[in-house]
Amino acid sequence: MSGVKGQGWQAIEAEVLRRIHSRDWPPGSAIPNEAELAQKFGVARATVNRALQSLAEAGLLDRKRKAGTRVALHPVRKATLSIPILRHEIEAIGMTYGYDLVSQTETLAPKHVTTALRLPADGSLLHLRALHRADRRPYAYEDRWVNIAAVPQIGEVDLSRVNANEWLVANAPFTAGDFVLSATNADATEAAAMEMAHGTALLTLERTTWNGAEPITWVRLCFAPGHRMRTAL
Amino acid sequence: MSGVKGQGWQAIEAEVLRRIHSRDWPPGSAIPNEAELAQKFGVARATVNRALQSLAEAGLLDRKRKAGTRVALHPVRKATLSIPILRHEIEAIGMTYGYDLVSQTETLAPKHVTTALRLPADGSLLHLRALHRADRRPYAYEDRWVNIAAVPQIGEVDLSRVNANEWLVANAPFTAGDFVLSATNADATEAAAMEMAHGTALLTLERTTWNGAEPITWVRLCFAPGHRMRTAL
DNA sequence: GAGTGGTCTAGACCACGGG
DNA sequence: CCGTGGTCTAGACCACTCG
Repeated sequence: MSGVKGQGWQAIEAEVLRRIHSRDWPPGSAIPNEAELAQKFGVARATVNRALQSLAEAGLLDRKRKAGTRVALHPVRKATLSIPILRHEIEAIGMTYGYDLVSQTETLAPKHVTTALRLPADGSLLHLRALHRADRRPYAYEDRWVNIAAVPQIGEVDLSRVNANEWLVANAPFTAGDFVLSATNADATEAAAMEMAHGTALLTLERTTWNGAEPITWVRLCFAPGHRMRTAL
Repeated sequence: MSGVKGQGWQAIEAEVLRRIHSRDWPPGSAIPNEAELAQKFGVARATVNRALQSLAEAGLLDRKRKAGTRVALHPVRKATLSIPILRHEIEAIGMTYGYDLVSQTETLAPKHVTTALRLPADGSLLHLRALHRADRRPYAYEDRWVNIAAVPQIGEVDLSRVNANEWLVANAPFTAGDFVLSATNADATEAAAMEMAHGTALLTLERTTWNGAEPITWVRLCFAPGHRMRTAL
Protein backbone atom coordinates (compact mmCIF):
# COMPACT_ATOMS: atom_id res chain seq x y z
CA MET A 1 0.00 0.00 0.00
CA SER A 2 1.73 3.11 -1.13
CA GLY A 3 -0.93 5.77 -0.77
CA VAL A 4 1.31 8.23 -2.51
CA LYS A 5 0.65 9.89 -5.84
CA GLY A 6 3.48 10.59 -8.20
CA GLN A 7 6.99 9.34 -7.72
CA GLY A 8 10.11 10.29 -5.91
CA TRP A 9 10.85 12.00 -2.66
CA GLN A 10 8.79 15.01 -3.65
CA ALA A 11 5.71 12.80 -3.67
CA ILE A 12 6.51 11.73 -0.12
CA GLU A 13 7.04 15.35 0.82
CA ALA A 14 3.69 16.30 -0.68
CA GLU A 15 1.90 13.52 1.16
CA VAL A 16 3.44 14.49 4.49
CA LEU A 17 2.52 18.11 3.79
CA ARG A 18 -1.04 17.03 3.09
CA ARG A 19 -1.27 15.23 6.40
CA ILE A 20 0.05 18.28 8.21
CA HIS A 21 -2.36 20.65 6.54
CA SER A 22 -5.29 18.30 7.00
CA ARG A 23 -4.48 18.06 10.71
CA ASP A 24 -3.99 14.31 10.44
CA TRP A 25 -0.72 15.21 12.09
CA PRO A 26 -1.52 18.31 14.11
CA PRO A 27 1.10 20.84 15.20
CA GLY A 28 3.27 19.50 17.98
CA SER A 29 2.47 15.87 17.36
CA ALA A 30 5.05 13.23 16.61
CA ILE A 31 4.96 11.51 13.26
CA PRO A 32 6.06 7.93 12.62
CA ASN A 33 9.77 7.31 12.36
CA GLU A 34 11.54 7.02 9.04
CA ALA A 35 11.64 3.24 8.94
CA GLU A 36 7.91 3.02 9.55
CA LEU A 37 7.05 5.62 6.93
CA ALA A 38 9.36 3.96 4.44
CA GLN A 39 7.46 0.72 4.86
CA LYS A 40 4.03 2.38 4.67
CA PHE A 41 4.95 4.31 1.56
CA GLY A 42 6.78 1.40 0.00
CA VAL A 43 10.05 3.23 -0.52
CA ALA A 44 13.56 3.09 0.92
CA ARG A 45 14.27 4.90 4.14
CA ALA A 46 16.70 7.22 2.36
CA THR A 47 13.83 8.50 0.24
CA VAL A 48 11.74 9.29 3.29
CA ASN A 49 14.78 10.93 4.84
CA ARG A 50 15.19 13.20 1.84
CA ALA A 51 11.57 14.32 2.03
CA LEU A 52 11.60 14.94 5.77
CA GLN A 53 14.89 16.80 5.62
CA SER A 54 13.40 19.10 3.03
CA LEU A 55 10.41 19.84 5.24
CA ALA A 56 12.61 20.32 8.27
CA GLU A 57 14.74 22.81 6.40
CA ALA A 58 11.58 24.67 5.49
CA GLY A 59 10.80 24.89 9.18
CA LEU A 60 7.68 22.72 9.10
CA LEU A 61 9.16 19.79 11.01
CA ASP A 62 11.39 19.58 14.04
CA ARG A 63 13.69 16.61 14.01
CA LYS A 64 15.86 15.27 16.79
CA ARG A 65 17.68 12.03 17.16
CA LYS A 66 15.94 9.67 19.46
CA ALA A 67 13.13 12.17 20.06
CA GLY A 68 11.89 11.63 16.52
CA THR A 69 10.14 13.99 14.15
CA ARG A 70 7.42 16.40 15.22
CA VAL A 71 5.23 18.85 13.36
CA ALA A 72 6.52 22.32 14.19
CA LEU A 73 4.34 24.10 16.73
CA HIS A 74 4.93 27.50 15.22
CA PRO A 75 6.25 27.10 11.72
CA VAL A 76 8.88 29.83 11.62
CA ARG A 77 8.44 30.95 8.09
CA LYS A 78 11.59 31.70 6.21
CA ALA A 79 11.57 34.25 3.44
CA THR A 80 14.50 33.91 1.10
CA LEU A 81 15.45 37.14 -0.58
CA SER A 82 17.64 36.99 -3.63
CA ILE A 83 20.25 39.72 -3.59
CA PRO A 84 21.34 40.13 -7.17
CA ILE A 85 23.97 42.52 -8.46
CA LEU A 86 22.16 45.83 -8.96
CA ARG A 87 23.08 45.90 -12.63
CA HIS A 88 21.33 42.58 -13.16
CA GLU A 89 18.33 43.57 -11.10
CA ILE A 90 17.88 46.65 -13.25
CA GLU A 91 18.57 45.01 -16.58
CA ALA A 92 16.21 42.19 -15.68
CA ILE A 93 13.32 44.63 -15.67
CA GLY A 94 14.32 45.95 -19.06
CA MET A 95 15.94 49.20 -17.95
CA THR A 96 19.37 50.60 -18.65
CA TYR A 97 21.88 50.48 -15.85
CA GLY A 98 23.94 53.52 -14.99
CA TYR A 99 26.61 54.15 -12.36
CA ASP A 100 27.99 57.43 -11.08
CA LEU A 101 30.83 57.64 -8.61
CA VAL A 102 30.02 60.56 -6.33
CA SER A 103 33.11 60.64 -4.18
CA GLN A 104 36.21 58.63 -3.37
CA THR A 105 38.44 59.34 -0.39
CA GLU A 106 40.69 57.54 2.03
CA THR A 107 39.92 58.53 5.57
CA LEU A 108 39.07 57.49 9.08
CA ALA A 109 35.78 55.63 9.22
CA PRO A 110 33.00 56.49 11.65
CA LYS A 111 32.72 54.26 14.64
CA HIS A 112 29.59 52.41 13.55
CA VAL A 113 31.52 51.23 10.50
CA THR A 114 34.64 50.09 12.29
CA THR A 115 32.48 48.39 14.87
CA ALA A 116 30.51 46.53 12.24
CA LEU A 117 33.72 45.45 10.57
CA ARG A 118 35.34 44.56 13.91
CA LEU A 119 38.30 46.77 13.06
CA PRO A 120 40.24 49.14 15.32
CA ALA A 121 38.88 52.66 15.10
CA ASP A 122 42.17 54.25 14.10
CA GLY A 123 42.77 52.80 10.65
CA SER A 124 41.87 54.61 7.49
CA LEU A 125 39.55 53.02 4.97
CA LEU A 126 38.56 53.67 1.40
CA HIS A 127 35.29 55.55 1.37
CA LEU A 128 33.12 55.47 -1.75
CA ARG A 129 29.79 57.04 -2.48
CA ALA A 130 27.98 56.20 -5.66
CA LEU A 131 24.65 56.36 -7.35
CA HIS A 132 23.10 53.49 -9.27
CA ARG A 133 20.63 54.50 -11.96
CA ALA A 134 17.89 52.75 -13.90
CA ASP A 135 17.10 54.48 -17.17
CA ARG A 136 18.96 57.56 -15.89
CA ARG A 137 16.79 57.83 -12.81
CA PRO A 138 18.24 57.26 -9.35
CA TYR A 139 17.76 53.68 -8.24
CA ALA A 140 19.98 53.29 -5.21
CA TYR A 141 22.51 55.36 -3.31
CA GLU A 142 25.58 53.53 -2.09
CA ASP A 143 27.81 54.42 0.84
CA ARG A 144 30.73 52.02 1.06
CA TRP A 145 33.84 51.57 3.17
CA VAL A 146 36.52 49.18 1.99
CA ASN A 147 39.27 47.67 4.10
CA ILE A 148 42.22 48.40 1.78
CA ALA A 149 44.50 46.09 3.71
CA ALA A 150 42.30 43.18 2.68
CA VAL A 151 42.16 44.09 -1.00
CA PRO A 152 45.17 46.30 -1.82
CA GLN A 153 44.68 45.82 -5.57
CA ILE A 154 41.59 48.01 -5.42
CA GLY A 155 43.94 50.98 -5.23
CA GLU A 156 44.82 50.49 -8.88
CA VAL A 157 41.25 50.35 -10.13
CA ASP A 158 39.50 53.32 -11.69
CA LEU A 159 36.36 53.18 -9.61
CA SER A 160 34.67 55.91 -11.59
CA ARG A 161 34.44 53.45 -14.45
CA VAL A 162 34.27 50.14 -12.63
CA ASN A 163 31.45 49.48 -10.22
CA ALA A 164 33.03 48.81 -6.83
CA ASN A 165 30.50 46.17 -5.93
CA GLU A 166 31.08 44.22 -9.10
CA TRP A 167 34.83 44.54 -8.78
CA LEU A 168 34.71 43.20 -5.26
CA VAL A 169 32.39 40.36 -6.17
CA ALA A 170 34.81 39.30 -8.87
CA ASN A 171 38.07 39.92 -7.00
CA ALA A 172 37.43 39.66 -3.29
CA PRO A 173 35.50 36.54 -2.41
CA PHE A 174 33.92 36.50 1.00
CA THR A 175 33.10 33.61 3.24
CA ALA A 176 30.74 35.25 5.71
CA GLY A 177 28.50 38.23 5.86
CA ASP A 178 25.99 40.15 7.81
CA PHE A 179 22.84 41.65 6.40
CA VAL A 180 20.44 44.20 7.85
CA LEU A 181 17.27 45.72 6.41
CA SER A 182 15.68 48.84 7.81
CA ALA A 183 13.83 51.98 6.87
CA THR A 184 15.38 55.43 7.18
CA ASN A 185 14.36 58.96 6.41
CA ALA A 186 16.47 60.46 3.66
CA ASP A 187 19.03 62.90 4.99
CA ALA A 188 20.14 65.99 3.09
CA THR A 189 22.92 64.19 1.21
CA GLU A 190 20.74 61.33 0.10
CA ALA A 191 17.86 63.59 -0.81
CA ALA A 192 20.12 65.67 -3.01
CA ALA A 193 21.79 62.71 -4.66
CA MET A 194 18.55 60.95 -5.41
CA GLU A 195 16.60 64.04 -6.34
CA MET A 196 13.77 63.66 -3.89
CA ALA A 197 12.30 65.31 -0.84
CA HIS A 198 14.20 65.37 2.40
CA GLY A 199 12.72 62.88 4.87
CA THR A 200 11.42 60.44 2.29
CA ALA A 201 11.29 56.88 3.60
CA LEU A 202 14.02 54.73 2.08
CA LEU A 203 14.48 50.99 2.23
CA THR A 204 18.01 50.58 3.52
CA LEU A 205 20.26 47.58 3.29
CA GLU A 206 23.49 47.30 5.24
CA ARG A 207 25.89 44.53 4.48
CA THR A 208 29.20 43.63 6.06
CA THR A 209 31.44 40.95 4.59
CA TRP A 210 34.48 39.03 5.72
CA ASN A 211 36.90 36.64 4.15
CA GLY A 212 37.57 34.31 7.01
CA ALA A 213 38.34 36.67 9.88
CA GLU A 214 39.44 39.52 7.61
CA PRO A 215 36.93 42.30 7.09
CA ILE A 216 36.40 43.25 3.47
CA THR A 217 33.76 45.91 3.19
CA TRP A 218 30.80 47.59 4.78
CA VAL A 219 28.14 48.96 2.49
CA ARG A 220 24.87 50.74 2.95
CA LEU A 221 22.42 50.88 0.07
CA CYS A 222 19.45 53.22 0.13
CA PHE A 223 16.88 52.32 -2.48
CA ALA A 224 14.72 54.84 -4.26
CA PRO A 225 11.33 55.59 -2.76
CA GLY A 226 8.76 52.90 -3.39
CA HIS A 227 11.34 50.17 -3.84
CA ARG A 228 9.98 46.77 -2.93
CA MET A 229 11.81 43.57 -2.12
CA ARG A 230 9.56 40.72 -3.02
CA THR A 231 9.65 36.99 -2.50
CA ALA A 232 7.41 33.96 -2.33
CA LEU A 233 6.86 31.97 0.82
CA MET B 1 44.31 10.08 -2.19
CA SER B 2 41.56 11.87 -0.45
CA GLY B 3 42.86 15.39 -0.02
CA VAL B 4 39.90 16.17 2.16
CA LYS B 5 39.98 17.10 5.82
CA GLY B 6 37.26 15.93 8.13
CA GLN B 7 34.57 13.51 7.19
CA GLY B 8 31.23 13.48 5.51
CA TRP B 9 29.69 15.45 2.74
CA GLN B 10 30.35 18.71 4.55
CA ALA B 11 34.06 18.08 4.20
CA ILE B 12 33.58 17.68 0.46
CA GLU B 13 31.54 20.87 0.43
CA ALA B 14 34.27 22.72 2.29
CA GLU B 15 36.94 21.48 -0.08
CA VAL B 16 34.95 22.52 -3.14
CA LEU B 17 34.33 25.89 -1.53
CA ARG B 18 38.03 26.26 -0.90
CA ARG B 19 38.80 25.60 -4.55
CA ILE B 20 36.24 28.16 -5.60
CA HIS B 21 37.54 30.83 -3.26
CA SER B 22 41.14 30.10 -4.14
CA ARG B 23 40.28 30.48 -7.81
CA ASP B 24 41.41 26.93 -8.53
CA TRP B 25 38.00 26.76 -10.08
CA PRO B 26 37.32 30.31 -11.21
CA PRO B 27 33.82 31.71 -11.77
CA GLY B 28 32.26 30.34 -14.93
CA SER B 29 34.53 27.34 -15.17
CA ALA B 30 33.34 23.77 -15.26
CA ILE B 31 34.33 21.47 -12.44
CA PRO B 32 34.87 17.73 -12.78
CA ASN B 33 31.79 15.56 -12.89
CA GLU B 34 30.48 13.74 -9.88
CA ALA B 35 31.98 10.37 -10.72
CA GLU B 36 35.40 11.90 -11.14
CA LEU B 37 35.25 13.86 -7.92
CA ALA B 38 33.99 10.82 -6.06
CA GLN B 39 37.03 8.90 -7.15
CA LYS B 40 39.47 11.73 -6.36
CA PHE B 41 38.00 12.25 -2.93
CA GLY B 42 37.62 8.57 -2.26
CA VAL B 43 33.93 8.68 -1.49
CA ALA B 44 30.74 7.45 -3.12
CA ARG B 45 29.15 9.55 -5.82
CA ALA B 46 26.08 10.11 -3.64
CA THR B 47 28.26 11.88 -1.12
CA VAL B 48 29.67 14.21 -3.76
CA ASN B 49 26.14 14.77 -5.01
CA ARG B 50 24.98 15.83 -1.56
CA ALA B 51 27.79 18.38 -1.27
CA LEU B 52 27.30 19.83 -4.73
CA GLN B 53 23.54 20.05 -4.30
CA SER B 54 24.08 22.02 -1.14
CA LEU B 55 26.36 24.46 -2.91
CA ALA B 56 23.99 24.72 -5.85
CA GLU B 57 21.13 25.54 -3.53
CA ALA B 58 23.27 28.25 -2.00
CA GLY B 59 23.69 29.70 -5.46
CA LEU B 60 27.43 29.07 -5.77
CA LEU B 61 27.20 26.39 -8.43
CA ASP B 62 25.09 26.03 -11.54
CA ARG B 63 24.26 22.47 -12.39
CA LYS B 64 22.72 21.08 -15.53
CA ARG B 65 22.43 17.57 -16.80
CA LYS B 66 24.82 16.81 -19.55
CA ALA B 67 26.30 20.31 -19.33
CA GLY B 68 27.83 19.48 -15.98
CA THR B 69 28.55 21.68 -12.99
CA ARG B 70 29.96 25.19 -13.25
CA VAL B 71 31.01 27.78 -10.72
CA ALA B 72 28.35 30.48 -10.73
CA LEU B 73 29.45 33.56 -12.61
CA HIS B 74 27.58 35.93 -10.32
CA PRO B 75 26.78 34.15 -7.11
CA VAL B 76 23.28 35.44 -6.44
CA ARG B 77 23.39 35.70 -2.72
CA LYS B 78 20.32 34.58 -0.92
CA ALA B 79 19.44 36.12 2.41
CA THR B 80 17.04 34.02 4.42
CA LEU B 81 14.92 36.03 6.81
CA SER B 82 13.19 34.21 9.61
CA ILE B 83 9.69 35.53 10.14
CA PRO B 84 8.72 34.53 13.62
CA ILE B 85 5.42 35.20 15.32
CA LEU B 86 5.69 38.71 16.74
CA ARG B 87 5.04 37.46 20.25
CA HIS B 88 8.05 35.16 20.02
CA GLU B 89 10.25 37.78 18.43
CA ILE B 90 9.50 40.13 21.32
CA GLU B 91 9.76 37.58 24.08
CA ALA B 92 13.01 36.33 22.62
CA ILE B 93 14.63 39.67 23.40
CA GLY B 94 13.34 39.55 26.94
CA MET B 95 10.48 41.99 26.61
CA THR B 96 6.82 41.62 27.45
CA TYR B 97 4.43 41.16 24.58
CA GLY B 98 1.24 43.19 24.40
CA TYR B 99 -1.58 43.29 21.88
CA ASP B 100 -4.28 45.92 21.39
CA LEU B 101 -7.08 45.53 18.92
CA VAL B 102 -7.70 48.99 17.50
CA SER B 103 -10.67 48.32 15.26
CA GLN B 104 -12.67 45.46 13.82
CA THR B 105 -15.17 45.90 11.00
CA GLU B 106 -16.61 44.00 8.09
CA THR B 107 -16.52 46.07 4.97
CA LEU B 108 -15.52 46.40 1.35
CA ALA B 109 -11.78 46.18 0.92
CA PRO B 110 -9.76 48.69 -1.06
CA LYS B 111 -8.74 47.64 -4.51
CA HIS B 112 -5.09 47.05 -3.76
CA VAL B 113 -6.14 44.44 -1.20
CA THR B 114 -8.62 42.59 -3.37
CA THR B 115 -6.10 42.66 -6.18
CA ALA B 116 -3.37 41.19 -4.02
CA LEU B 117 -5.75 38.47 -2.83
CA ARG B 118 -7.05 37.85 -6.37
CA LEU B 119 -10.61 38.35 -5.16
CA PRO B 120 -13.49 40.17 -6.84
CA ALA B 121 -13.71 43.75 -5.67
CA ASP B 122 -17.32 43.51 -4.49
CA GLY B 123 -17.03 41.14 -1.56
CA SER B 124 -16.77 42.31 2.01
CA LEU B 125 -13.86 41.27 4.17
CA LEU B 126 -13.03 41.36 7.84
CA HIS B 127 -10.85 44.35 8.52
CA LEU B 128 -8.65 44.40 11.61
CA ARG B 129 -6.26 46.98 12.90
CA ALA B 130 -4.07 46.19 15.86
CA LEU B 131 -1.01 47.30 17.71
CA HIS B 132 1.70 44.96 18.92
CA ARG B 133 3.67 46.18 21.90
CA ALA B 134 6.99 45.32 23.49
CA ASP B 135 7.19 46.33 27.12
CA ARG B 136 4.14 48.57 26.56
CA ARG B 137 5.82 50.48 23.78
CA PRO B 138 4.53 50.25 20.22
CA TYR B 139 6.40 47.61 18.26
CA ALA B 140 4.37 47.10 15.11
CA TYR B 141 1.12 48.32 13.67
CA GLU B 142 -0.98 45.75 11.86
CA ASP B 143 -3.55 46.35 9.14
CA ARG B 144 -5.22 43.09 8.17
CA TRP B 145 -7.98 41.93 5.84
CA VAL B 146 -9.34 38.43 6.24
CA ASN B 147 -11.34 36.49 3.68
CA ILE B 148 -14.16 35.34 5.94
CA ALA B 149 -15.40 32.85 3.37
CA ALA B 150 -12.14 30.96 3.75
CA VAL B 151 -12.16 30.89 7.55
CA PRO B 152 -15.78 31.35 8.73
CA GLN B 153 -14.91 30.21 12.26
CA ILE B 154 -13.04 33.45 12.83
CA GLY B 155 -16.42 35.11 13.28
CA GLU B 156 -16.78 33.38 16.63
CA VAL B 157 -13.42 34.44 17.98
CA ASP B 158 -12.99 37.36 20.34
CA LEU B 159 -10.21 39.08 18.47
CA SER B 160 -9.70 41.66 21.17
CA ARG B 161 -8.30 38.89 23.32
CA VAL B 162 -6.87 36.52 20.72
CA ASN B 163 -4.17 37.72 18.39
CA ALA B 164 -5.51 37.35 14.85
CA ASN B 165 -2.18 36.32 13.46
CA GLU B 166 -1.70 33.57 16.00
CA TRP B 167 -5.27 32.36 15.57
CA LEU B 168 -4.80 32.14 11.83
CA VAL B 169 -1.46 30.38 12.12
CA ALA B 170 -3.06 27.76 14.32
CA ASN B 171 -6.39 27.43 12.50
CA ALA B 172 -5.91 28.41 8.88
CA PRO B 173 -2.92 26.71 7.33
CA PHE B 174 -1.65 28.20 4.12
CA THR B 175 0.14 26.58 1.27
CA ALA B 176 1.44 29.60 -0.59
CA GLY B 177 2.26 33.18 0.16
CA ASP B 178 3.63 36.39 -1.12
CA PHE B 179 5.95 38.65 0.80
CA VAL B 180 6.99 42.25 0.18
CA LEU B 181 9.31 44.52 2.12
CA SER B 182 9.38 48.27 1.64
CA ALA B 183 9.82 51.56 3.46
CA THR B 184 6.96 54.00 3.94
CA ASN B 185 6.46 57.32 5.62
CA ALA B 186 4.09 57.05 8.56
CA ASP B 187 0.67 58.46 7.75
CA ALA B 188 -1.51 60.22 10.29
CA THR B 189 -3.18 57.02 11.49
CA GLU B 190 0.04 55.15 11.97
CA ALA B 191 1.78 58.08 13.57
CA ALA B 192 -1.02 58.42 16.10
CA ALA B 193 -1.21 54.71 16.85
CA MET B 194 2.51 54.34 17.31
CA GLU B 195 3.05 57.62 19.09
CA MET B 196 5.64 59.09 16.79
CA ALA B 197 6.13 61.89 14.34
CA HIS B 198 4.17 61.98 11.11
CA GLY B 199 6.42 61.05 8.20
CA THR B 200 8.76 58.78 10.14
CA ALA B 201 10.27 56.06 7.98
CA LEU B 202 8.77 52.66 8.76
CA LEU B 203 9.89 49.25 7.66
CA THR B 204 6.79 47.74 6.11
CA LEU B 205 6.02 44.11 5.46
CA GLU B 206 3.08 43.03 3.33
CA ARG B 207 2.09 39.42 3.24
CA THR B 208 -0.63 37.65 1.30
CA THR B 209 -1.46 34.02 1.92
CA TRP B 210 -3.51 31.36 0.18
CA ASN B 211 -4.62 27.86 0.97
CA GLY B 212 -4.41 26.27 -2.42
CA ALA B 213 -6.28 28.72 -4.65
CA GLU B 214 -8.32 30.17 -1.79
CA PRO B 215 -7.16 33.53 -0.45
CA ILE B 216 -6.85 33.67 3.32
CA THR B 217 -5.55 37.03 4.40
CA TRP B 218 -3.66 40.12 3.44
CA VAL B 219 -1.69 41.85 6.14
CA ARG B 220 0.52 44.88 6.33
CA LEU B 221 2.85 45.29 9.28
CA CYS B 222 4.57 48.60 9.97
CA PHE B 223 7.42 48.23 12.40
CA ALA B 224 8.44 50.87 14.88
CA PRO B 225 11.14 53.33 13.80
CA GLY B 226 14.61 51.87 13.87
CA HIS B 227 13.42 48.30 13.49
CA ARG B 228 16.02 46.12 11.82
CA MET B 229 15.64 42.78 10.13
CA ARG B 230 18.91 40.99 10.43
CA THR B 231 20.36 37.82 8.97
CA ALA B 232 23.64 36.15 8.17
CA LEU B 233 24.80 35.42 4.67
C1' DG C 1 23.13 9.48 -29.11
C1' DA C 2 25.53 9.85 -25.14
C1' DG C 3 27.20 12.22 -20.98
C1' DT C 4 25.76 14.18 -16.77
C1' DG C 5 23.11 15.05 -12.82
C1' DG C 6 18.81 13.31 -10.20
C1' DT C 7 17.15 9.83 -7.72
C1' DC C 8 16.15 5.18 -5.71
C1' DT C 9 17.52 0.99 -3.16
C1' DA C 10 19.20 -2.16 0.42
C1' DG C 11 22.15 -2.44 3.77
C1' DA C 12 25.26 -0.66 7.11
C1' DC C 13 27.46 2.09 10.81
C1' DC C 14 27.48 5.97 13.69
C1' DA C 15 26.26 10.07 16.81
C1' DC C 16 23.15 12.12 19.48
C1' DG C 17 20.32 12.41 23.30
C1' DG C 18 15.93 10.95 25.91
C1' DG C 19 14.52 7.85 29.55
C1' DC D 1 21.07 1.92 27.15
C1' DC D 2 19.12 1.96 22.84
C1' DG D 3 15.86 4.19 19.48
C1' DT D 4 16.11 7.69 16.09
C1' DG D 5 17.85 10.46 12.65
C1' DG D 6 22.33 11.42 9.90
C1' DT D 7 25.14 9.70 6.70
C1' DC D 8 27.84 6.54 3.66
C1' DT D 9 28.22 2.93 0.08
C1' DA D 10 27.82 0.40 -4.28
C1' DG D 11 25.10 -0.23 -7.78
C1' DA D 12 21.36 0.85 -10.72
C1' DC D 13 18.00 3.26 -13.73
C1' DC D 14 16.19 7.35 -15.44
C1' DA D 15 15.54 12.23 -17.37
C1' DC D 16 17.29 15.92 -19.27
C1' DT D 17 19.82 18.24 -22.69
C1' DC D 18 23.84 19.32 -25.43
C1' DG D 19 26.03 18.51 -29.63
